[in-house]
Amino acid sequence: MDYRAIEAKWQKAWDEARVYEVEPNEKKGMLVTAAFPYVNAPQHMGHLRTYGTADAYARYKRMRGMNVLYPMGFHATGTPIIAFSKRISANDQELIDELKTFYHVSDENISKMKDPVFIANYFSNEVEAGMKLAGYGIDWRRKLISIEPIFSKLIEWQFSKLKERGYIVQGSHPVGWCPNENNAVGQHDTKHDLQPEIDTVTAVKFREKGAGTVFACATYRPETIYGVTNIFVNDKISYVLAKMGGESYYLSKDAASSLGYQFQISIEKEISGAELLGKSVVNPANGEEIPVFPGYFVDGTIGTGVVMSVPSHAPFDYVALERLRPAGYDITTDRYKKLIQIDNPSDPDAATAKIPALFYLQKINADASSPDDKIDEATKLVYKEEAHFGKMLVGKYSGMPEVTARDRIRDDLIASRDAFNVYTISNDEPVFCRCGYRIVVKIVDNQWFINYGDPAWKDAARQGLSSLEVFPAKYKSTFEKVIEWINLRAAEREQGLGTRFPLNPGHIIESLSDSTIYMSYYTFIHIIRGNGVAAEQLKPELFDYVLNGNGSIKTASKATGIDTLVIQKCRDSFEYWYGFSSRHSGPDLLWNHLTMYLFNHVTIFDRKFWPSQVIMNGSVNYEGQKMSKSIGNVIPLVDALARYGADPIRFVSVAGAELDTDTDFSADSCGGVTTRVDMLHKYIIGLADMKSKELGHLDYWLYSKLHSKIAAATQSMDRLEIKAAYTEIFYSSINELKWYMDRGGNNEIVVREFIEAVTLMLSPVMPHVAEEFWQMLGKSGLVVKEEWPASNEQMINRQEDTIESVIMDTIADVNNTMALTSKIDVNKNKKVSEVKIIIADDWKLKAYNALAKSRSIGSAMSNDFGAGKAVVSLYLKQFAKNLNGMQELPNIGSETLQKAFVEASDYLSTRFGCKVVVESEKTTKSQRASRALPDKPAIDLEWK
RNA sequence: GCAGGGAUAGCAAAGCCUGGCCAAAUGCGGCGGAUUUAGGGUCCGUUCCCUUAGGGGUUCGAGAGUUCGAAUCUCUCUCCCUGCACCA
Repeated sequence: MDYRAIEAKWQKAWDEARVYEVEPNEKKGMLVTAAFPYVNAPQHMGHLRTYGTADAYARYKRMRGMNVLYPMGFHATGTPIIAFSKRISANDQELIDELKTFYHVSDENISKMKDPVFIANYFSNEVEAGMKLAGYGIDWRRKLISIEPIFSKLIEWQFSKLKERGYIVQGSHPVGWCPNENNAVGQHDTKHDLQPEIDTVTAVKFREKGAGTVFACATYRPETIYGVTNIFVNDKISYVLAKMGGESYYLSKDAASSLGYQFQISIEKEISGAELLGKSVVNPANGEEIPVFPGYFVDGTIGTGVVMSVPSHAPFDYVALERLRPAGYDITTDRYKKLIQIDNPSDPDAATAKIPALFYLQKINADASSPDDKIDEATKLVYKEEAHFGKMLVGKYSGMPEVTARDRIRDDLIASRDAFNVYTISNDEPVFCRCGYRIVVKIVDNQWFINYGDPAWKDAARQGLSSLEVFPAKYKSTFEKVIEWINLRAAEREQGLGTRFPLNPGHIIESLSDSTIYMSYYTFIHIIRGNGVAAEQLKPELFDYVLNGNGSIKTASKATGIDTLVIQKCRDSFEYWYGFSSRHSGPDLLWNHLTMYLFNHVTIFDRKFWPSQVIMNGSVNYEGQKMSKSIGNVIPLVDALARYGADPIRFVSVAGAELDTDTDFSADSCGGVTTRVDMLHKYIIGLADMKSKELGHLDYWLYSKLHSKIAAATQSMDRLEIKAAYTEIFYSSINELKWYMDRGGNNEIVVREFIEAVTLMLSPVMPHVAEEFWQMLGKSGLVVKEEWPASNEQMINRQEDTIESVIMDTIADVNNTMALTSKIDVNKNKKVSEVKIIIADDWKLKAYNALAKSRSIGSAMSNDFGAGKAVVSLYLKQFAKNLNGMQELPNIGSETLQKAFVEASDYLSTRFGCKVVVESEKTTKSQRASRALPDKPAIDLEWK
């Protein structure tokens, strides 16, 4: 099969027939959308999953009688493309090499990529071309890109609606920040793509005895303040005296500069850490006076550069004090206060430990001389155990679980102005911007948010969810959780491509917030373009009318200068398509995009236009591994298409695994598909040598398989169980056809009908191959325009199924028996010369079914089966072990079964390589005849 | 830490909701054989253990329970994965 040739051929045929350019008609409309791709790279195999699944589903629904629209757009807003262009401008060799060798981008185009808009256009064209090569049934007239002016008009309208409803609010919040480039940084802005994690720590104020200058100790565990024996500064680094919020602080020099992004700080003078030693400070919790000691482990770049020492519960503090003891910094261990009681059922010793820090150090065989990572391990262990099992022993919240007390004590300290919160980057390792500077936390003031925490809005979202079909269904509960959890979300950004934020035109609308209702645009954007409407004409009145039915056509027309007929067409189109919409994406987008999509829809649109379905699919692995640049196994889609052919790739990535699991793409899995396509191809060619004739058992069997297959596949497809559907449609069909032919089946009309139905069902996933087959089958139209086959229940014949499976089982039994008996000494040097197959008498079936029904040998025996009581009783006894497991068998008479075996005897004879004789239990002379069961003929082998 | 998902034969994966037709689909891989037989491809058989007539034994992360009967239901434990935001 020359995939490239048939792909080109049928893609051209589809284009010419404009089969995917759809308009409203008398059928029910359905809009299938997939999250539009971000165009900072060409697409790779991984993209295929979502777009391929959406395409297959769209094609399936079309065949099921719906008028389906599958449009596509491109996402280019936000910062990654900007970052990309900066790297090109900076002549980043790594990126340039990747583009050249991997994606085959020309030097000329690379040089143009200093311009971010060029990047967006270049890659959106690439992606579009790839999607066309993959054969997606997309209505390209409706293509949009999120940085074009008419897109912005919709987004501006959307934000005006959110503002009207009071969902746009202002506040301050912390962000990861590069002090060099002066902007917020996310994961893709950092070295090694680390996500800067922001955490809050409590800075507790220990005031210097006499002077009142503050040592602010940053801590995750304010509840341990009752056990502070001293505080630590690093005597090897620089500190400053600084004014902050009306008080004077000693802070490490580094901390003072990074905290400057969170607080107003003015530095008064620089001093060395050593100068701070010997001072004494007051513990705000209990008024105790404690000394300032040198702490070798204090990192000036973390927190405030000052830490409090709780040797009883913090292994680092314990170790530091042990090490300081010889230098004369001596605090006797009887002053170490145990603050938290641990009652860990699996470790009773923890409860009696006097100094938990020491206890856990010893538990992992560490002591004061151990390396830092060992002490770190002990620290984590203490934290974990105390959080799990700890109860407070001292202070106001004595008796309370440690974690609860922690929050109360922190709140109390803050209320009494003895502490304040500090944000910190909490990653295990320092996070650096791509420019090389270390990331700090900045508090951004007057930041605009979308308030997804609004209770009324959340309620509406819950209602939206209740009428939403979620596939796979298990994600519905996740969806509920996310609705609960989602809260304020920044709506604007300083940098990036996109739509200007109306309330602060110097900023850009945050790039996930501008992609929550754009799907509605697909329903009419081609009408706007087709009528030469300019972006400036897209006034709110237009969207009010088209999307909400508010106002009137006249006012909309007057405000925009657009013809009333055009506006009406837009409104009609929107109403037609948006009544049933299906959204495809990955489950990772549940936590942001999909939930924001739901929230925005329920507040902006009328209920009948709320989302109908959300479908989430897993990703694509390559040869068992996650695709990633670092492994170097990301395959550009265009390369893969050329190598394996579009349909095999589509099949593997879309139908190779169930929706919620990752598919594994490999040369082997593709090869498996292509060899089977070739087999089907051969069978179609073979039709020419067949003739139609009267139907026999085997023909009815194949029909039965076909119709139960159609029923099963249809049900699976309706549930988006694509793998299950295509295992039936593709793999099983081929096995059945093969079996049918091997068994001597050659009835043309049966095979033809079978293959026709299979071809139809194959077309959503392998549309090119299906078209080719359809043509070979002598059909004139396009298969994409055909209907999905219907299952005729009357053709599902359990009798024929059972007869055939009895034959299959018998073959396995004979093989097995031959193998076993060949080991018998008497059979050495002999061969099986004849296989006798003995069909059970009719009474055995009746007796079996009577027993299966009554589950009691006694009551079954009360019937007269026309055989001697003793014989019947002996026969039924063999089932006694498993009475409850018995299932009634279909009513197949001995004669019918015998006839089927006789018809099969030529085939059986070639399988076994010897003569095959079929006899009935009544007339045979075989000693083994009594072993015959209704669904298991007796076997008698003759060795010669 | 918080929240969610998972553990099935060499690997991947279905089955679990609705217990019995489950030694457990399917696909890869392995092994043996065939094909005028280098390899590859294709085809046939086999792939938990035992078995001198189609049989038996032990399995579905571990343990306990419910039931005539558990991969499937309940409880406990162990281990793994994902997400935790302003970022596409």
